[in-house]
Amino acid sequence: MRSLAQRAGTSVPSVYHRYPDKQDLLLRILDITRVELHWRMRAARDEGQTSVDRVALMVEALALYHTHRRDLAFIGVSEMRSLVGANRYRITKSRSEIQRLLDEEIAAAVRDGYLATEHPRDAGRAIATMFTSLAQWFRIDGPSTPERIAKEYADFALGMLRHDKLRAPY
Amino acid sequence: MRSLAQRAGTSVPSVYHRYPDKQDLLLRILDITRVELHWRMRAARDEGQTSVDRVALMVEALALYHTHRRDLAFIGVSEMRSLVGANRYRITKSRSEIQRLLDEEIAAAVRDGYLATEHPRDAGRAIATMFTSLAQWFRIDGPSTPERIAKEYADFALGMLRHDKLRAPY
Amino acid sequence: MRSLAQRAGTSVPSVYHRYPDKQDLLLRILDITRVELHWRMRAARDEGQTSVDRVALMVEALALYHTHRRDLAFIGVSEMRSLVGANRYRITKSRSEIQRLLDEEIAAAVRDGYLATEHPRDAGRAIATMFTSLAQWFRIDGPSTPERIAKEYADFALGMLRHDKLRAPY
Amino acid sequence: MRSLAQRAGTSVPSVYHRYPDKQDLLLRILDITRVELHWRMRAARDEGQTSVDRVALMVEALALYHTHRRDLAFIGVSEMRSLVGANRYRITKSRSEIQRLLDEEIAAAVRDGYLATEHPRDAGRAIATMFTSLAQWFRIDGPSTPERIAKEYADFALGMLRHDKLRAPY
DNA sequence: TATGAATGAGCCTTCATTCAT
DNA sequence: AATGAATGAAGGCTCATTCAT
Repeated sequence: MRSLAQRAGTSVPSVYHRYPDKQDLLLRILDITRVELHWRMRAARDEGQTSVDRVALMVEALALYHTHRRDLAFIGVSEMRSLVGANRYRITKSRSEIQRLLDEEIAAAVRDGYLATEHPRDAGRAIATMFTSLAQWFRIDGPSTPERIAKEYADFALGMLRHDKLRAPY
Repeated sequence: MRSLAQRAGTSVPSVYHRYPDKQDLLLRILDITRVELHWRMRAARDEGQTSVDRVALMVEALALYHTHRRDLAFIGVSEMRSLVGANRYRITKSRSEIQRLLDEEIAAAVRDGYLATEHPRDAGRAIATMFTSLAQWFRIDGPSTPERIAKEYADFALGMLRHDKLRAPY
Repeated sequence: MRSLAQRAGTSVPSVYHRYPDKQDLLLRILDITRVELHWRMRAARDEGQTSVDRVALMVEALALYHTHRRDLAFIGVSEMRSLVGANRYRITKSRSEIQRLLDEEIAAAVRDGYLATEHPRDAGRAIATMFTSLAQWFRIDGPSTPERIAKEYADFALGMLRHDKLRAPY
Repeated sequence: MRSLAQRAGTSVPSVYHRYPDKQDLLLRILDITRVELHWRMRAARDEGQTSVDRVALMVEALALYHTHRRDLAFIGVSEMRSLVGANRYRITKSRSEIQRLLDEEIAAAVRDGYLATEHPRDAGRAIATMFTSLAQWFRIDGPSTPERIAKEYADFALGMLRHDKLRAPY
């Protein structure tokens, strides 16, 4: 709290003037970013014409979130352990919700014949996970852009989800 | 350190008798698991007949490591931030090394025509990342086995790496 | 100060607008009750016909004060320690004054032959002290009344002060 | 805690090495003195030949406690408010117990005809209260001794409890 | 006059580490 | 080798008080 206050150019009691305690402060940060991510995910889904389209757009939304909101996304991943009790449950539930949004569309795309995978649930989790390292290596002023990364990751995800007869044995 | 000593059934000074400080203790833990992972990765690589085979086996090795050594792998992911200075550098270098082993084989497989991806580096990172959530949901006494998970993830990885003309447009 | 302001239905700075600081606020509270007690004690004394009568009436006044002004009397006892320097001296002097008023009349009653005690000073202090627990157990809406309590305590005090030859040995 | 540690010639963490927290430290202090007072009270009671004798001896015990253990007795009176929850209940119960020991013997002495008072309960409370100021004015190196004070207070108490026909009207 | 915001000082507590036996 | 005791440094939080509007 001390260093946080200093970084914010204020005093510790001033921080406490606005937030009851450290836990709540963290919760608010995570809540804000969660709300944004939910919003982005739903918007992505609603924008897609077909189920596979929706999967791709949602994956792109995840990538855009992890690159544009790099710092907050990182906090979301690394500091979630610090939440306790109801707060932890709340954020955990939010994560499950995001996962569910993705899984539902993957299932639909499989049903519709766009995708073929024998383990859609595990694949869904692997996909939702692969962004977490983005926060560590992606730089907004680096060689690539969030949009390009988003396209790449969408390709990665769709590739993962096409386990079919066309694939040559290895 | 107190709870750690208690869990180990000894006293705090006894821990200090064997390890100079907490940082070193963590470093040793991470080192041990790193050494094992390196060993597994090289063994996997050396076992493969073709480059694509080697990629698949290395991915399997990563999955086996994250499931069989679940706790240690989790510590490796979550506590690495606590390392400072040279210690951090050492572990970071080790991670890069693992990444390099994987990337090299992916590149070879692309060169050999087994795989086709426009962004092998990013794909390599995405692949190396997707295991990290395994520590959270995989249970050794759950419905699946490390070996089955390993096969699945190998499929996921190879799927990601075949971005080719065969793929239907979406 | 925060909770005090809230209870008073105003803001903290508003309290500071009227009182320079917490110490002064407490001092005023104690002063007000002290003034009232002084007034009650003198009125009681002036009302008595004989010296022993005056002692009884003063004891009644103390009892009435501790029951009717229960909260303030309790603050007077429990918060006096918080005063420092001149403020503390002032309140201490006020207590001594009350004690002196009582002691003088006790001495007179002894001189006049109404009372007989070998240790009038100590008895005076014991009498002035025995009310302090009233604030803890007396309830204005309880079974007894301040007036009844006052009569009882006057009896207690006079009993204490008649250590004489009439008393059977125990 | 800081000043306490300093007065004890040690550091704050050393205090925490022996006591879990401030509340517990206070509880122990009060407990120790409470146990001693209980012991003194029971010993006093068991030593008396008659009921009135027992009352006198118990009052003496209270006086000796408040003079010999002046500091601890003062803490007992002034810091009890700081206890919370079960701790507070425990000490409150202990005080009630002391009061009960005294009240029982007063009732017996009244029953046996040694004493006569119309309000034995209130008198019992007044008696138990009158010692509290001793901690403030009594000095072990002063003109009087704990034993002399004890005799005086026993006289005071017995005087309070003989409200009878012998008493001249005031 | 009144008040939301700000803050220096301090409080209780914990932690990694060391000392002494 | 092993451990009870000790401690400097820091951490979260609160409080009386003041500033700025």
